[in-house]
Amino acid sequence: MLEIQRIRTNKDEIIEGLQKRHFDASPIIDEILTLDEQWRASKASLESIAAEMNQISKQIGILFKEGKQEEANAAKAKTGELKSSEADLKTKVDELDEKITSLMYQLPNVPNSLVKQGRNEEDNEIIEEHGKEPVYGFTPHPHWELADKYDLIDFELGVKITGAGFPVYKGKGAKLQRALINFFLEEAESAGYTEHQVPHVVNEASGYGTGQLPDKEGQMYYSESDDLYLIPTGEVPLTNIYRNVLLPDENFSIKLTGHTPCFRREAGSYGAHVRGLNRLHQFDKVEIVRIEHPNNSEKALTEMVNHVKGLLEKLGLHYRILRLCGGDTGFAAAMTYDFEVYSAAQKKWLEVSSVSRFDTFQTTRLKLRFKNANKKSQLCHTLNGSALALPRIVACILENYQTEKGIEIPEALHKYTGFTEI
RNA sequence: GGAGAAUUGGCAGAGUGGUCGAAUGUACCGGUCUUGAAAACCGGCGUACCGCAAGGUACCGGGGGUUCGAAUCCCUCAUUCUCCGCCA
Repeated sequence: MLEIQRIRTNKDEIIEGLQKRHFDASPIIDEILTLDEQWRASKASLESIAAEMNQISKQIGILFKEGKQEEANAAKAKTGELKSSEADLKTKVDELDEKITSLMYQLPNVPNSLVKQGRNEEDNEIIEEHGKEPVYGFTPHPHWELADKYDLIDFELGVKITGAGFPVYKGKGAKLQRALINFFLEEAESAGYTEHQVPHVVNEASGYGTGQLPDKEGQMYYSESDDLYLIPTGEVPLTNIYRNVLLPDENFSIKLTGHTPCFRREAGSYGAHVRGLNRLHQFDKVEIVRIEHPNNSEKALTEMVNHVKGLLEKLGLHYRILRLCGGDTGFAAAMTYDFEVYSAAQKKWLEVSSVSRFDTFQTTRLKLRFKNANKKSQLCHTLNGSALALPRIVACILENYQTEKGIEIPEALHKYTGFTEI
């Protein structure tokens, strides 16, 4: 959520920034400002009436204490009118509040100055490309064929137990995945991130805190009888650890990591592009999250990008980095770098990580602040990224490391898998 | 799941209808004293919103209600503790 203060003072900058998303903010912002003005006026009168009521009540108290019953009762009689206009104003203020908030929820984050204007993924900028496309002396198989051939993943079983999009990993397939999780967690740990094991189900307040609600309500699995949501990413519980927190000073740099399953309804996406591991309802991910001083978030983003690069290099995968254009950048993010790995077998790029800075967009909702040098509360910045999402990495390893006889395991994983080939 | 008790400022803890944003202790910050420290003493010490300011308003687990007036009474939800039940 943007800060109302910022909307009041930097309206034009926000409208201009949001044009990079092809989002026309001016009608919403104008409405917010009109309502905000009414809100302030109503609030001022409400408070002056409240002040008057408080005065009278205090007087009545004194009169009763002095035994002046009649005067007290007379004073009581006077309050009726004040009370009803207080109630009316209160209703009005609450209504305005609600309207303003719901409009504020509709405004996405303002893109960073580096972000280019654009509508969709076609306008994303390719920033870097590393590694080489693997060369095969044969026609490479897509991972779902390999998974079947070597008995690594059973999609049918998942359908039987749950439904489409919930695969069962078996034998070396399961072990490969577990090895990757350990590899990612240990890499994160050596980069200074503290490992956390967090709930996989969150309450409504947490969903609002990181911005999944109300924007992506339909994307999350929801248990109505408990009013709880299955997490769509570890970002939600990890970041919400710091909801309603006031850090005591400005010397902080909080780095969290955790492995969680992620649950996504992915309503409406079917067909060939969701084949195999490409898009699932449940998948595992190691997430990295940072809470930073605003002056440090640019540096933090670079560090996170370098961390993810390091992982992909160690796995020896051919990858590229995109800076998303305005239209493709997520609702809450100010800037996002996507990492894609090339699948030669499928002849397409698969997104395996997304690293974003949110500036104060999440922390306004989270109420996550620190005391700055002037002893004033100031909003922190948050960032997060996948490091890494498992299934597509598994898919790419299977595809890119396939030989005619089997699948080689990247060397970095040997100590975690306990085997060197499948 | 059932019964009971509780939830107050960083922590501890008083307050059961009126001048309570809240005693007191402790922690913390500043000062006096001291060669330095401790002790003692003095002062300060929550958050948010509106306002140029003076100031005002709100907040005693969350939400709602009663009342001229609520930390205090009522309803409801959450959490914690104790006992019972169930259980990996």
